[in-house]
Amino acid sequence: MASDRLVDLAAAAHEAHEGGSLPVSRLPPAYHQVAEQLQGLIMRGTLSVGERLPSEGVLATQFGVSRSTIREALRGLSSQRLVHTKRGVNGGTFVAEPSYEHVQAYLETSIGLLSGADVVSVDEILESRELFEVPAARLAATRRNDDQLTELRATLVPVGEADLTSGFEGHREFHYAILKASGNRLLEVITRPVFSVLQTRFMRDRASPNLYASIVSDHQEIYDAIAAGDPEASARHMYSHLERLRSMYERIDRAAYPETAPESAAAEMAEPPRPAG
Amino acid sequence: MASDRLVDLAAAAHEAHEGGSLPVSRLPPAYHQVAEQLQGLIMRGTLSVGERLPSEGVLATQFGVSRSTIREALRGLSSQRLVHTKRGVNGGTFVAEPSYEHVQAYLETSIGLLSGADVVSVDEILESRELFEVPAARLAATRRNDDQLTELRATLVPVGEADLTSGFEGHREFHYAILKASGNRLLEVITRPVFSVLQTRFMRDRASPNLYASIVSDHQEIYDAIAAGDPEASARHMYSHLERLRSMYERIDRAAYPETAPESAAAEMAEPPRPAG
DNA sequence: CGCAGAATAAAGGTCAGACACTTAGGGGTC
DNA sequence: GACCCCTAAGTGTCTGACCTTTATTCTGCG
Repeated sequence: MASDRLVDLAAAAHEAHEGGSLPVSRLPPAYHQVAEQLQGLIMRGTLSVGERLPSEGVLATQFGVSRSTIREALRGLSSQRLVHTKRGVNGGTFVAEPSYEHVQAYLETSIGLLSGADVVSVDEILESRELFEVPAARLAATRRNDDQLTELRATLVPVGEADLTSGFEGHREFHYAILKASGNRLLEVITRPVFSVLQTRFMRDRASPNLYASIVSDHQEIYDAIAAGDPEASARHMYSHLERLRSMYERIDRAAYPETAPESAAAEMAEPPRPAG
Repeated sequence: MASDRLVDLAAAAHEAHEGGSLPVSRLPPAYHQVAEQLQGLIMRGTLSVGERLPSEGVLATQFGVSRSTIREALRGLSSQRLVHTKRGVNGGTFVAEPSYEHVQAYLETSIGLLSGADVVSVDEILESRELFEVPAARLAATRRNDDQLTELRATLVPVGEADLTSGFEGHREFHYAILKASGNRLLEVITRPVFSVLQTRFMRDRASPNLYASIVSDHQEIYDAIAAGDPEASARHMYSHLERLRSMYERIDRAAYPETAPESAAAEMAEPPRPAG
């Protein structure tokens, strides 16, 4: 079958790698080497999406290591979502198809950690969010189709009904719907985690119901502009919405971490949408 | 010492998790459960950066599983860069400090895979790049310090000296330097992989030397605007530079994959920098 | 003849125990 | 005091066994 061409993955990974066999010492662990070689085969397309790798036992003999070593390598790859495994007959390890949710999930934890360790500041995250979401709104105004518009409308919580839960979720779904309607999946996949990190850092539990009332009316304005197909109005309203949120986040942040002086020259530079006309 | 508070990580991970012990079946593998629990402890900050986890043997008894299972869990965490491992006396597994390069590397491989599998289109990547780099240039114009300006100038390859190698590297370093000068590390960490994916997909080997000549003169214009501290001119020149590159990428792409009809309405919608004034 | 249920087997999941390798630090020799 | 060896803690690797899961195959009954 198709997999005959690859009876020996270890051999396939080794092409053009000869040379004196003096082991220079300080080699990385075997599981790491195996993982790297397999990752190379996947990235180079030698192993294609959905293809099944040889069983662990076979890989072990091919690479000349024990099955435990192979398994450790495979665990690494599978937690990077490069492969996934199935048990039972016809089970095995398969090259995973790259999916988008995975990237999002990883980005969310990473940005969360970077922010938690103050490798990136809240100012930078807030600024990035504006950088991403304002253009997204502009794109959505001209690209959204009717379904997306309906979806967007569905996230608008009627003023007065906005309690903490529905406000929180509505806010999230509204922004996600705009990203989706922007028609750029890469922008979407990158921006969602940025939004999400801010939400979990600030909103859940710390927001007040009347805050959501003001958010809801902002959303309504943005929605109207997108429904009207007016890119500049959409961008402008999204911009002021985000600016309002930004100052609110900063207030919350100062209250929670009063010691760290925010170097907030950042606020000035965000892209104000160019005047329509 | 400080780690006495956490003699038993398994216990720490289990708080508020009681209930009838009827095993409802279909549990995920043990290594996965262990990995999730440890990841939770790290994300929640119960285990702080740099802290050392108990040795594999101790973890095994704490979680009530074998050492191999613990090791497989740890391999997963370490390939997500949540922990890293040191051999020898005083070795062990430590909570890794979130680093930036890791996120970049992961994003680069992920976006590369997503693009290779056509989950995101080249159009979307090109558009995202403009969405990110045009604001970056605008920010750089007002935020760059003198060192960054010097660094930026160093990447300008004199016209005439631009061969394939120096052109390729100069191009990359120029754009990276602008991202750095933008002063937003999150924007930088996200945009670098986007740039990098495009570079490896199109440039290396496929570009011509006289292409780099035109790139170099674009760079010069952008540099001058940033040196002059003019944000709108910087954005405008970056925009036209990227537009030029975009049409070139699209030409290469059509030549390489003539079958796939590019739905290139995308080009219209990218943010043209607002007119200065 | 057909379908339900049992047996099969291939593959991953887990375990126990052993030994090798790495490396910081202690201790001994000159 | 400088150098080297030794020690010990911990990770890295191996072996080989057994368990669990699950698609398929076989069996037997209606």
